[in-house]
Amino acid sequence: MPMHNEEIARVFDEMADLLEIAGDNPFKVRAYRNAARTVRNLGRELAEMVAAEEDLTRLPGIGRELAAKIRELVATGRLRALEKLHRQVPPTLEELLRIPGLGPRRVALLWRRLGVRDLRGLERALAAGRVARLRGFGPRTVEQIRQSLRSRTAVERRFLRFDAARHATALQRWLEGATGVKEVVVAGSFRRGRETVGDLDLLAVVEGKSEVIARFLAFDEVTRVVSRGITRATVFLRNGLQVDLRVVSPEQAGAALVYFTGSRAHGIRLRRMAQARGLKMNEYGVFREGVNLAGADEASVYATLDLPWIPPELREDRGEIEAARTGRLPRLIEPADLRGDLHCHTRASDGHGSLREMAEAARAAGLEYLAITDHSVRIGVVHGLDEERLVAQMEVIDRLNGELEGIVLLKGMEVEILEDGRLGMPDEVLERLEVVIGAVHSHFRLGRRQQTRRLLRAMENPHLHLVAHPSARLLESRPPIDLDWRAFLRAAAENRVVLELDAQPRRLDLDDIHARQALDAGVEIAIDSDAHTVQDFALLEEGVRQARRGWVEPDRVVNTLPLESLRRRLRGS
DNA sequence: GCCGTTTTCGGCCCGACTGTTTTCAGTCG
Repeated sequence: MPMHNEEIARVFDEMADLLEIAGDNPFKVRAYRNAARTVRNLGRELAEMVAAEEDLTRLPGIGRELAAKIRELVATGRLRALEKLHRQVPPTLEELLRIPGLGPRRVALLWRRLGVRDLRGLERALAAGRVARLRGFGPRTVEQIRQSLRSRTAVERRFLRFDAARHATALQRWLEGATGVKEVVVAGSFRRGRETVGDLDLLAVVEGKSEVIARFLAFDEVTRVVSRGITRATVFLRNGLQVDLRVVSPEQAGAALVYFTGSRAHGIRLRRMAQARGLKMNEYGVFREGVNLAGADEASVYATLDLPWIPPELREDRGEIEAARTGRLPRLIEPADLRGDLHCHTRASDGHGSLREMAEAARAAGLEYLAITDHSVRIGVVHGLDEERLVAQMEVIDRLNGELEGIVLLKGMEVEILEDGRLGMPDEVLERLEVVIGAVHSHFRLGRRQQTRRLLRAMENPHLHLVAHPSARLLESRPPIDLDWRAFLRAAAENRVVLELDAQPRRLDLDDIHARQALDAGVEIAIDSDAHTVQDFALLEEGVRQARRGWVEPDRVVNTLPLESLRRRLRGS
């Protein structure tokens, strides 16, 4: 069982946590965390790089020692240094760090002085009143720990960006009603367009005095105030979403926006660059010997480092700073670049609109063409179309195309990719369609070899144009299928199969990293709504955002093509 | 443990808020 990057990153994070509790050199701890981040963001599998005997020390934050540890992990699946650490520090202490208010110093104290090793031990120590007697544990801290244990806020929870957006908008509107507020911006991972967010970071740009913090605390969804200050406050909303508000003045707004948009790794890189130039960069501006050089807008902040403005979706320290420095930032795709949508459903299968309703909604959304791709009849999908119903639908589409203006419907189908890689519809039928999408809706848990073989075989079918939502994951509920992505992408490129980026908020599949890998492998992408209702075409924007995170440029997206070019492209494959 | 347009040694991003202190450590983002 080969070791994946995520597991290696987790090992490094665990090393960092335990070293920190053990009181080891804080910079060594940071080195492990940096390495974990590098590994997580890496576009390629370390196991493959090790197999190819590539020089791992060329990766940022990976030196001789950590390169050796990566090789050890890949080769043996174990890390002796971690096992040795486990003999000194109980590994279960890691779970205590997840509790808000407990950091490495306090966890170390609980462990060394009270023998607390895990959550249960902590509960017992609390009940016995032993925690309150420790130095540094006052009544407020003890109460906070008790509450965290009770409400299980210790468990990290992420929210779909799409769901958080509703709260973000409501809060923005509410805060903009406070005196002196010029603008309220949502920063953080939300602004970077991540598919899920852990919290919301709001930035209020305020002129003069303002009651914006008080108004924030009075928002009617607020159930708990964690902290409140002059420039900053943190609350929890009823649904468990944490929201941070920062108050900044207009001349600081750009610096604050850079700072609070992150990512952390991106910000650290910027501040290090600033430092190397004798500058100091923080959320208030960029300074040389106390003199403010920039800060009112983001572009001025980047300019002090001789960098162009970098789109938020790229700010993950995945090469965007190097690209900016050398003038190689991508021209990222925008919603207006999309001319059509190649994936939607009607009442004929599991959708909710008629053919005409879907067509008119797509036209209203600014699209020029729309492929109708109802499900084929097979396992797992309700109301799939059989051959007969499909042929009937094709006739209706022909007739509708004669009546509709400003939108063209394409005849298509979302066909099941069966367990063995065959498609769930005979070739004679598929060859009459303009858009054939293959999709996995069953047998999600096949082993990597079998799953990869299944998709490779499906892509060898000459009638297949696209593979829909390739990983088949559902965010926060179903893990991605186990796939050899390298082989999968190579086969997609060879067979000229387009990979879909499905814009449904729960899917967003391809994800950002795989979208970028697909481009690198020479594979084209389609950004589709997978609409099931007339409202769903608005979701294309979510798909575009994810594509931007994957560095996708419009000329690599087939549904930016004019209709006739698209038809030629699909016939040619 | 990493890293180097000044460095192979001596640095390592930066500030707010809280609680427990009596001048600041710990935590968080």
